[in-house]
Amino acid sequence: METLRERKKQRTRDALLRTAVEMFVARGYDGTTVDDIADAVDVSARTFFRYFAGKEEAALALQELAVAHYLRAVRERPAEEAPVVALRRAVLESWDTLHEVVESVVPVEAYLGMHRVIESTPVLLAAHLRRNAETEDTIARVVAEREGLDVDADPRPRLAVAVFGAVMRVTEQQWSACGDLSLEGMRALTIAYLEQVGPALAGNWRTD
Amino acid sequence: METLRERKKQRTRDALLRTAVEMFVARGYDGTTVDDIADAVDVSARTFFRYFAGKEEAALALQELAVAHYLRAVRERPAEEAPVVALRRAVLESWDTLHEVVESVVPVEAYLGMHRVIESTPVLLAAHLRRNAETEDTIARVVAEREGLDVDADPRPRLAVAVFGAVMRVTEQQWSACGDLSLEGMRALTIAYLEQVGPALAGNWRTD
DNA sequence: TTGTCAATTGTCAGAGGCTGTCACTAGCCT
DNA sequence: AGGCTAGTGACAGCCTCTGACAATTGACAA
Repeated sequence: METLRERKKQRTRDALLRTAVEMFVARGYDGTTVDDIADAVDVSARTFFRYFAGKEEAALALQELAVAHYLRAVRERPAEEAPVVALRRAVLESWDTLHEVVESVVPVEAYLGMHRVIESTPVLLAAHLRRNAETEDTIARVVAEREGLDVDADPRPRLAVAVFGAVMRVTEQQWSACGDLSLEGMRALTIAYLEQVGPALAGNWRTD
Repeated sequence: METLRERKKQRTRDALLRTAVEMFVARGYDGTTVDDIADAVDVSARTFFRYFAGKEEAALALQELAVAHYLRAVRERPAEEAPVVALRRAVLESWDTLHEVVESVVPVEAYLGMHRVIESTPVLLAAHLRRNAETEDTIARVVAEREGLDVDADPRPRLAVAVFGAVMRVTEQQWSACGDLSLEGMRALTIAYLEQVGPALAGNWRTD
């Protein structure tokens, strides 16, 4: 971010994203048009599409940040940990430090607000689930490498990651449904739900 | 399907669906416009939207049939069976009899072809995953009732169904990726993958 | 059979998401 | 200073989808 040009671009993108999130939370996803967002930031609608592939991408940009953050946490887990343990710790850790990543763009409230918008907007929920599936594929590869397995030959990495992801999705959903919109509530739910299923999957794969 | 009117409507819908699926498989989802489909059936594009909520719904209509078929199989499972066992048997059973439901509209090849189209078209895959999530919610309620539990109080029905669904998704994905596009291959994969995870979840919930 | 009612359809207009093009401006670099 | 290039605005246009209105066609009773 050296030149004036780059700084200007960054500012435009941030303004676009911040405004988009604010409007989505306030008036809903469908109730907000790209023109609305562009007008509020005082750029042409065409410019919006130069920064985001579509309205959808702007709506999921914050989630993307969080996912990248989580993925980083997963990769940094020591290889000695069993896969499910590593995933569990990475989740909890990444939530504890989420604000560091998100607050540079929007307040944390906006992140939580967008979460509800996503969960309650069919087309956004769909896109979100698809991205989750992609993320799971990535994580399965990471896990396979940790364990010295071949993702395409051995189904266990994909299965374990998919099962873990399923538990996380139920957790998210219940968290959204219950009024408790705090990161602490999320922590508690995560731990409780994982303990329900986790032990069943904690076998040691390496003694095959 | 008594009156002439109803028969005509049914024929229009079938023609629309059949044509849409053919074109999607042949030219891809994005490469086919609603106008193309309507023109081929010789109705106005407006009429298409009177039969399907959107292009997407036409693309997922066959999946919808299959899901309804599976759901029926689940509900008909005897209550004595443990949840995971019931789900497993319902899946295998509904695949063995899938042709009975699908072939009244399109040949089975078309169904398998659409499956690949869905898996390889981002927006369709997203919609498909969202519908899966909805289906899982329904099944969780069915399971909870079988076991005499409250879906909202006890997380176990949702968790078990979500985990089961996750395994099925991995199965589907691997089945699509491997060249073996037969229902027999699917059966084998399903059994193999479920045996990898199933035992861990087969606990008896009623002795709580 | 015929006239009336209701259901189905086509046409038209238009919003909204998204893309290609082209000229213009503003920052950058020598 | 002047050329170069990235970023932008202003169209024009395609596609999905919706509302409104009129025309057509089947249903049904007199």
